[in-house]
Amino acid sequence: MLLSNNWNNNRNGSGGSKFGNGGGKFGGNNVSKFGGGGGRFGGSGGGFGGKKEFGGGQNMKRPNWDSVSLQPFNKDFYNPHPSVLNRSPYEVEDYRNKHEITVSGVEVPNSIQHFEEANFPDYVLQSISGQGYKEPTAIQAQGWPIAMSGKNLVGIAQTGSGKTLAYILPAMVHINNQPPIRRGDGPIALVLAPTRELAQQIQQVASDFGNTSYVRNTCIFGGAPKREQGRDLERGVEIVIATPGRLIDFLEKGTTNLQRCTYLVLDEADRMLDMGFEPQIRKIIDQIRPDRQTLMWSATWPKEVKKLAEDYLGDYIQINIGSLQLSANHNILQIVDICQEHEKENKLNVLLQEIGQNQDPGAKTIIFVETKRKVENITRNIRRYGWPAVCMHGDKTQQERDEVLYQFKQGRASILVATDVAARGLDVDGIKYVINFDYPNSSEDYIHRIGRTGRSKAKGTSYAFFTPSNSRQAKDLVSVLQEANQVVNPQLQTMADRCGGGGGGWNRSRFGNGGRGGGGSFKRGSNFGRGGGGGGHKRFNDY
DNA sequence: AAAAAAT
Repeated sequence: MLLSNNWNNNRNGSGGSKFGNGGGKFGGNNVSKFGGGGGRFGGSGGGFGGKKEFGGGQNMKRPNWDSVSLQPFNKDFYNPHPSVLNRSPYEVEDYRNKHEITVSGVEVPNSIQHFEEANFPDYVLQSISGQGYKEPTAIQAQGWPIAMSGKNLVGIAQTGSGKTLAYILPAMVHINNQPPIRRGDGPIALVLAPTRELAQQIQQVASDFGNTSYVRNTCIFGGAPKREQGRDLERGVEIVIATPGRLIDFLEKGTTNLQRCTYLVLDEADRMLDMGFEPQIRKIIDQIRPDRQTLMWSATWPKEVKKLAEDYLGDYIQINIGSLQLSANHNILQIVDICQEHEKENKLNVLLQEIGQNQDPGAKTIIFVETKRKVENITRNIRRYGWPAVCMHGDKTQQERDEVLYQFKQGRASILVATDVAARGLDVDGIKYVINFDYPNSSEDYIHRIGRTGRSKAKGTSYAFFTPSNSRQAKDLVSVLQEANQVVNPQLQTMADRCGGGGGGWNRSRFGNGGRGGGGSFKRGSNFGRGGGGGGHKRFNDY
């Protein structure tokens, strides 16, 4: 056994009040403390009802948690390793600085620096080393001790930063500390994600680590037959990973319920809000017992996300990896070509040829296009020129989407043409080039798109065709380029100067700052401001 | 105006 058991003293030392009565168990009676109508949780009550299709909620009443007889929920699995507890504040500070970790909140546990310190049980550690992971990433180093303490957590971090593992492994530990699932029980852990592909990626990670822990999972999403998903739910699973719509469907039908759910993860919360999922998310969370642990992840920290955190997380610890300023991966060479709309097609052909000539055979390319229809057209055109292209967008059946992604991953087709459905979270190895055939609607989207390349320390190149109709975005783009130490196309600079005025509202207005619950203000890296040029921080992968 | 997400 790796785990020593003298943690009990330490825990008492930091005040038993943290966990309520000091006893680990939260029985049904304790729950009422949190529940009740006007409590701190679920304050926004019937916050749904906006959208017709999903709204209503007639079929799904919010449980009265006082009257629901809940299975006990064991929060008493906090097991911090003495070496972490005894680590000097300076060492912790130093580690956080080096990894650009900023934290806010009350009683933030020290970060770990090695897997062994996380105090995961042996079976989890074994699967970690079995998968070939060496060192925890920044988000894991700081996220694990917090998640393992049972506290609520807000993590501002990107996909590819290792955040999936940061919440899945503690989920395993959490689950294994709960009474087993019984007949008719819903899942203990629920992960909500914005897109079907992302949900499936998360499920893959959960399966990789779940097998050794005897933790079952299922992935619930639309576009696929219901039968199998429903069967999984009825049979009983510990983890459900879901996109909101289909899950609500199952909840309304009573196929599953969330009365056993004590570990909730909201992944890419900003994205889910962008996509208008807020009513659905609220509807789902209102089905989950208030004494749960909640972990919310977001790439950005706009006020909508902050509001969600305030409504549903109560007290939480916030961690932020890298600067709060949105910045592109510095491993990517960014090239911006100013042109007219009608020139694009020809330019694409030339570009593909250039790429084709000097690239290694395994290299992959993603081409981002504005609309589904244009995706189809462009794919047809470049295929006519002999390029091995496949395409993906939201009108394709899920089966087609899965198949296309598989072909692209396998390298059977090295070019993927896609709408923004593929802009975020898509984790495919070997993408060398990203071509923004149509410039996206925001710098945020741009950064996410080009982030499909240059993952885990690899180099990548991005191209963007930038037309006069995009000129409103010129200024923002220039700051992104400057921040990443890129050469700025003089024509782009001219456009940015001409379209001065307000310039790039998103990044000022959309980022609040963290800090909550009397724990001092959010500590910022030295590069926090909108400084151009100098920044040495890497947002996406300094791991 | 477009994209994503339940049927």
